[in-house]
Amino acid sequence: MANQDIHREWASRIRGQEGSEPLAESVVEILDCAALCFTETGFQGTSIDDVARRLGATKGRIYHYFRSKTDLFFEVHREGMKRLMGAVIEAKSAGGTGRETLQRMVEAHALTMMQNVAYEAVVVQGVHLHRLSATTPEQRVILDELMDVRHRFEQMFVEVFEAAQADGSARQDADTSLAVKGMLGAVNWMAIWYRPRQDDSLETQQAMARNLATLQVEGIG
Amino acid sequence: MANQDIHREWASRIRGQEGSEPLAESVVEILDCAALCFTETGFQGTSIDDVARRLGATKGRIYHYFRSKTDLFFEVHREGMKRLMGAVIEAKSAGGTGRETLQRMVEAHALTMMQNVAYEAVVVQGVHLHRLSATTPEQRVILDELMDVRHRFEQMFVEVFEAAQADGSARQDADTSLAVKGMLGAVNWMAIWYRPRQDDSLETQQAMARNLATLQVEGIG
DNA sequence: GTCTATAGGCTGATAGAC
DNA sequence: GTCTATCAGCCTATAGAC
Repeated sequence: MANQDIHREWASRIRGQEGSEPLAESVVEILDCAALCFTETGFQGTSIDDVARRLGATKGRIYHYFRSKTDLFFEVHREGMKRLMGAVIEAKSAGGTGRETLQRMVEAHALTMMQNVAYEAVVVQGVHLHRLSATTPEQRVILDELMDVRHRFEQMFVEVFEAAQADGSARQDADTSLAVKGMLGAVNWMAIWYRPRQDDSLETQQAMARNLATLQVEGIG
Repeated sequence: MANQDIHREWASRIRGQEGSEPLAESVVEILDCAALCFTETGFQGTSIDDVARRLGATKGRIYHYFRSKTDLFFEVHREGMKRLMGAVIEAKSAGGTGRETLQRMVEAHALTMMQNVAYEAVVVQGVHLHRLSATTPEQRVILDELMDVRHRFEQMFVEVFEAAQADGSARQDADTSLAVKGMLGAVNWMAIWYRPRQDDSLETQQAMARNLATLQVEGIG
């Protein structure tokens, strides 16, 4: 079962244990097309036939790998979160003052958003996951898990912010939760306006990520 | 025709000319219910029957006032933008340095988001308006108009930012467009996480808006 | 102005051939 | 593993009674 493989891989990745088998090529192809469709027309606006058409196939292929449209959406979301988590965890582990670490995390977050717009736009949509009215018990388990990762993702930023307050590199009077929601909002919003251009080199993207992160951490003054 | 009335009122409001007739009570009732439904379950996820049920009526009533579901969505979006525009234009007109003005605008934006979550969540969804594949020529006109307001809204912030750079109250090296997209993202994101609570007094909301605006303008250091 | 009834189209999911 | 065929349900929009 493809779902379970992905689940296992992702779960171990979060725990910091690498070394799970990569996704099968056929699954990745489907996920890529699904991510694009969901990004362009939303969950309810995308039909399985749309995804199949983009894939150059029919829905038989998709239903062979995914039990339902909801499951498909979940897997795209999961993959998007995996990439975000991986990038931010790495940025967090490099050391420096709390504020420096926070800036690196925001920058990594922003760069990952740009390099995976389709997947991350689905993650942003997924904020409204309750909308999907996940009904089956299995889906509810996956849903709870996804919400949990979202929460832990945000919490990582809060912790580092508090560390920054403790080491004197961030203002003491700030509401850390609100500040983090603001920063993450500024970055997540990229999923809505940013679309890669032909002339977007890696350097361009890195520069944008750095600029945005600096503005969020240092302000405009 | 209700649509046209609303259109006229809104258009004159944007031009700064008040004094158009207020919306009919029956229309407001429908818009309120529609805003809640669209916010909770999205455009495609909301059926006209859902809105009617919330309204305590049947869809006959809704189709009497709105030609289509898309038109209904447009009107909610329009009303949401009207409220945002009104608040930010007022904040912009008060004077002070560019940076002070900008902070007041962000604060007003944030407060309006909190006080009209349902409408503003629809506005945020509307960023993907092309998804609705507005087909009729009339709808395309409305769509173009809405996109235009969005653009002018953002442009107001860019102008004030540049004024702040000119009067020395903002850093010269900042990419104004990116900075504004960041700030607006931080505030727009409220539509996703903020939901009013019982104990949310006006003072509480104002304090949150002020905190968020300060963090966005001054940074965390 | 609001309701009921219904037409007509699309979509998620399944069954079974190859 | 992939495709074709198909069903059953839901949803937009309209027509016409009251």
